[in-house]
Amino acid sequence: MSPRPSWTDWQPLALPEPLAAPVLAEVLDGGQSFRWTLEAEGVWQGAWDDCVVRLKSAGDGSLRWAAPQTLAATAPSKLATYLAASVSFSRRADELPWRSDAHLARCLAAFPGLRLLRQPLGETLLCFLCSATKQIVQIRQMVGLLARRHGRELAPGFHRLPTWSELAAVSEENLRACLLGFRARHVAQTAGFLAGHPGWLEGFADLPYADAKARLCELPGVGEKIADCVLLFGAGRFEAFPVDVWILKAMARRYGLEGWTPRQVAHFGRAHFGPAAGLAQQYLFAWERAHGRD
DNA sequence: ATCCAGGTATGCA
DNA sequence: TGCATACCTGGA
Repeated sequence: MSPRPSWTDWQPLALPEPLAAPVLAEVLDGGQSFRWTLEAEGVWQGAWDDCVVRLKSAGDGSLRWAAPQTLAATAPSKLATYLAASVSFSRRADELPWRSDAHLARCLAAFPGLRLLRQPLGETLLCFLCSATKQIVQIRQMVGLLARRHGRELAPGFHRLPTWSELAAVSEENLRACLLGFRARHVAQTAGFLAGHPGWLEGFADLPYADAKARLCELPGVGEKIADCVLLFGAGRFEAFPVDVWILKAMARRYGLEGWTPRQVAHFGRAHFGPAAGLAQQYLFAWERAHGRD
């Protein structure tokens, strides 16, 4: 098969709080990203931006990373950004209303140190455009094909996701060949729009949440849920509260919101959980993934 | 075989 | 504003 890169030794990675192996798994493979695979027991391998790394949690909750030798130089700073290493998520979690919300309290206790990733905005947009009415396994397959067929090779056998300017050069037919189905049209149209509006994706930093979200919703195939995912996982906007069918069911069940629309639930979530509502959403999601049938 | 999947856009009351 | 329906397609 493809030649294997030569990997660095394991290096320490500093985070503000420990991250035990099961919680690391939830962070990397719990629906925020679709680009991580379990390489060996407790060893995750993933790619984003121009990075390829392996990650594992040591017994004490400290993290170790390794990278292909050729990519090792930039890995520490890229990892720090990706894992939002400057953010203390335990502190943000403590700001949530767990003292008066028993369900939230048990979610926090079940996944100590749960983090929100800070992924590249463009990649996040692409991945969540592919996510509409698909299961995680299938989304991983789609973006894996997009990377392999249309993304630059970073190291032997490892490809990055195509940039939007690269995607603009890919036909809708070839996107469909990556199993995107009707999402191929959304990706093609968004690529065309972005090609005609240079810098459009970079103009979000200073916009208020509602404006940034409205702006994202101008893109073909982007509605409220996808916009919230892009803002939360790709822009560090923790007030975003994505409501998918699972969160809709979870909120109905745990908070008595039967019959509420996604938009109503999103509004409730932002009001009830506050400025870190998106972190609460991730905890609720993790809980349902683990205890959904209870 | 038939139905559904981590949504969105569109067309009608 | 609110609700139903189409949109692709692999897998249960």
